[in-house]
Amino acid sequence: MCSVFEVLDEMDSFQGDLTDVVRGIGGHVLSPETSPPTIWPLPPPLPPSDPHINPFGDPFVTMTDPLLQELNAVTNSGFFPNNTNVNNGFLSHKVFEEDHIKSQCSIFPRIRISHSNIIQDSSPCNSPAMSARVSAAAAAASPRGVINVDTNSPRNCLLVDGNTFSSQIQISSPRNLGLKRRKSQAKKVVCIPAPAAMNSRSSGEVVPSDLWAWRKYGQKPIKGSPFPRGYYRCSSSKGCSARKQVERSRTDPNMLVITYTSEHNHPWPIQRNALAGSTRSSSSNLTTSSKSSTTNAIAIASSNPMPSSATPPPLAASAVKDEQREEDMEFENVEEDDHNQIDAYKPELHHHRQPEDNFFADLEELEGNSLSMLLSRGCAGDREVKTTATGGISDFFGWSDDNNNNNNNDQDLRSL
DNA sequence: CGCGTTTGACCTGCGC
DNA sequence: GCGCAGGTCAAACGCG
Repeated sequence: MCSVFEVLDEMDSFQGDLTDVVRGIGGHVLSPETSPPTIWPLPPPLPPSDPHINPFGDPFVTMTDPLLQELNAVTNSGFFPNNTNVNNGFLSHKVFEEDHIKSQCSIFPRIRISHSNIIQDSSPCNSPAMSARVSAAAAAASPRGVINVDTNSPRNCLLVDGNTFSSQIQISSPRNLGLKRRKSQAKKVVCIPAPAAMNSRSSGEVVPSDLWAWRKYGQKPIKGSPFPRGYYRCSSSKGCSARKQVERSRTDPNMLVITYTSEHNHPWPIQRNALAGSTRSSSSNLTTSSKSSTTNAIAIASSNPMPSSATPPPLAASAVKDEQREEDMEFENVEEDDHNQIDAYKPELHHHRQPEDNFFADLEELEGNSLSMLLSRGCAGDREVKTTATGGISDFFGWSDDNNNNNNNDQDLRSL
């Protein structure tokens, strides 16, 4: 399976980022250059609509995560007995998140939360749904603002105010932020399970859909990888510089690595099909042949960088990573801004919903369904889990793995 | 006709 | 400076 490290390794732009990763121990997050260990509590929630929260459009900084809350409820209610294997290996989500290096969040100069998806592990830590969702929201989910790493746990479970997650908190030193990158560009990396081959393009590549319309402008074979990398740019709005790269993980072909670069200069498309005809195949047959990268499918809650005016939908993708411009990694500035950034990084909880986005309210509803999907399909060795949720994870990404899901999928679309 | 993908050529950053 | 590899461009073509 695709690990954080593997993903990072695949991304040239991240090289060297993990050289000084350490793990938090005993409730402390360790910085390799700080001894004794530095305690880095999560900052309190940000006030809503702060334009400085999210200059790179990181959807996760301000994201409300209803699914996580549901997960918390699920775990707290003992939904998964300790001996219940809810991991069938399908939902192998790896999540990692990286703070904005300088501009806003240097209180956590580099933080990644990864989740090991350990098949056959019965620990609730390894609920796939948990793995899927806890990452970006883990910090935000802690009302007390503290993430503890329980090193007594066999899995180094992450404790977020009593909820246990199979996680690793990995902090890389800001001292090594000046590592060379191919491009000095903000990036987000999403690692998601690849859809079934039946939905693949003729080229064999499969591209999950999100709310944005993407137009492919190139494809290149990547050295060392049997899979080509597709290059997409946003076609939702002319002049939008947002791009994404889609490739299969060379180490785990079942995983897709999507790298988002640059940012959208326009709001989220209100209508999914705002650009009519942007995707022929999907418009003609959304459910049976999701060949397209664009427009029609259910949002995966793209992690695209986006303008602060735009509110991201909730995240369904499984792994996210931010990258910041290398020139932003100058330490004087970082330290100078630290106290401001403490205030800047205030994960936002449910109390804030952008009123203009009824659309996202719908998406949250969808996310609720997605939880059920995760539980019923991804976790489904457990057949006791009944659900009326629509479709499965493939549908959620705009893929369809069987016709039975098609109607439900269409239903979701209509509801949007 | 408008939008998409495909694909070879070209450009550019990076390592040696 | 050179070569390699990744990223982008743009012409050609397909589809509805």
